[in-house]
Amino acid sequence: MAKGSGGLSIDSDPIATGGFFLHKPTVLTSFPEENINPKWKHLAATSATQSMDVKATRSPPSTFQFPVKLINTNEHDHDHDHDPDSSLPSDNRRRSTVIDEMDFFADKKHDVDRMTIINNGTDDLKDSGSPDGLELNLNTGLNLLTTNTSSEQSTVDDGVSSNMEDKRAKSELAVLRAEVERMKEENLRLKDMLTHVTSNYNALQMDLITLLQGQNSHHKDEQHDGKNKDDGIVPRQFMDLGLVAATGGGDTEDLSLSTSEGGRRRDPTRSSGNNAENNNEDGTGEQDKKGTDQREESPDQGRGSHKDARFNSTKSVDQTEATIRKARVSVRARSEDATISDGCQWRKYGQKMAKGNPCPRAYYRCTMAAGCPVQRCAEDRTILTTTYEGNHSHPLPPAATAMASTTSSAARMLLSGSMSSTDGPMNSDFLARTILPCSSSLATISASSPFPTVTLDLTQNPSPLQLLKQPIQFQVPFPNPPQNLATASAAALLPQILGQALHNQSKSSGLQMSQDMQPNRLGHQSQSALQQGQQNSLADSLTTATAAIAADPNFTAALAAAITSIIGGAHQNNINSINNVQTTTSNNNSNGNITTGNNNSYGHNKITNSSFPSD
DNA sequence: CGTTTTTGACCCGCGC
DNA sequence: GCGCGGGTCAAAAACG
Repeated sequence: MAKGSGGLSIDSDPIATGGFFLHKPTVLTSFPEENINPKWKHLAATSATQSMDVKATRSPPSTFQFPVKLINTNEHDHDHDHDPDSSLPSDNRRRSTVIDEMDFFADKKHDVDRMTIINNGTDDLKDSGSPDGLELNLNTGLNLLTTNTSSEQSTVDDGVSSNMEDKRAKSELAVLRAEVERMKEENLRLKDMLTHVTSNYNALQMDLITLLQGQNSHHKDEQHDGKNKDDGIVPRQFMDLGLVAATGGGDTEDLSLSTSEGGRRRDPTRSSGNNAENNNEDGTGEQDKKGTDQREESPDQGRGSHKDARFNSTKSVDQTEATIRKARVSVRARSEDATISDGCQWRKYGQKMAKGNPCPRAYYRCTMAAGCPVQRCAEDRTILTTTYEGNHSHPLPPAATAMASTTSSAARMLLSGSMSSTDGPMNSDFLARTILPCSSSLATISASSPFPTVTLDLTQNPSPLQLLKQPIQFQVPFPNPPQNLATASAAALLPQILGQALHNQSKSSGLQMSQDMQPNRLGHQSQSALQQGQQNSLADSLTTATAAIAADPNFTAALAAAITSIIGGAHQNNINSINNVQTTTSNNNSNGNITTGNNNSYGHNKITNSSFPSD
């Protein structure tokens, strides 16, 4: 009888809270904004120093550092210039000003001046600048200098200064130009170097992936055997989020719709019975199952069947759609509450005893919007497993944004991985290890299950060593000391990181979601789909994702928000491997706090996903 | 009084 | 074809 309110409220666990509270304020406040602004904008907005740091972090290892250095040099020069002559100063100031604009990050600003400069100057460079953000940055900076220089010259000429000054200025300009040219050339070289490094990096990653796959195949075995039909380069496909999105639907709406469909009702897939309202007509053979109700408003009956969607379809699109419908994101966290406080309003519409599990499974539906397809089923008392399906079809409150973002991102990740590669397992591990190398155990992807599912296990604590392995990624973003991230919090963060990374990736790809928390945060997917389709190289994706994780301030905020919401009721506890879920549960049973309060008696260990041995 | 939760029944798909 | 299990509906009850 305790109403669902419990889910909404954030309960702080004494233990967990300790660390998180510090973050809370910041997180909650900042997160929304963060989301709103595109990643690039952030960079631009941030001070030069920050941006530099960020950038350095973002980019792959050695490559990115170059640009930064260049900038620094320039800045120093400027400072010096100021001191000197009175006459020069004005010019210099201009230069310095200009130079400041040169800041690589500036290009993200959409600065009008820059735009103008760019147009004048070096279309070539710009054009040459591949989609790759880094390259663009580099080029831009150079361009600005060049352009500015010329502009300054004209300005000087116009000026009333004496001949001496004029000459001096000209000579200086000439010097500067020469320097600019030199830098330009250097920039090009660096660019080439970057390209090489990137290519090498990608190649290595491919190799790594291949190796991982081999390992994975051994471990997880071949749950997925059947799926491998399409083969292609797994890694590559995997990375291609765009592909997934693209397939999902060209339009934003479409994506959301399709997604929702999938998620929609119970299982997206099922549908058979229902209306065929939408009819997917078409196409894709499997669609039938999917019930595409694009509007998911009616809860209807779709009941479901899972299996249909087998990924064999030859068409990538088909696969994608099918997968999308089925995709699920499970979040496991220790919580005394019956539900996780993720900022959304959930209404319980059903409960059922799961086979083999002593505890009932509860079904919730998002009540924030009539048609919201997102649903979750909570299980377990101590370990609360929340499975999200579909995307919200309405604006989300800030508090809910983090989780939604995470889940949607994770879902996309999953989809992109399972779909493209066709080989679920590989991707799963790949993601877990590549994206979350430090916590492979924290993120589990189950392609074998009827529904591809990404399980984010917040109940686990990554080993310190693991965390240390990627200090950059985690530490950099956080304003607060990494210490806070330790243990439980770290565990909580990982999932978010995973999701956010993907999320950012999509952004970087060019899309920017409605950051405003707009109605469909998720809706952005569709947009991203469109644009993403254009981009995407494995390398880019990986690099971007990795960099984004570390660099994007928003990410930090998002993590904090997510943690706050997630951990509100979470308990810290022992390290449990996913496999141990049941064991953990049993232990937890003693707690039983939740049970008493709620008739729901949620509880139990069983996880819907195949990954977890149910019983 | 309105909203939410509870709970039994029903629907549907899948496996045998 | 039957049984099982997952998922949902909807009336009744409980809660604020």
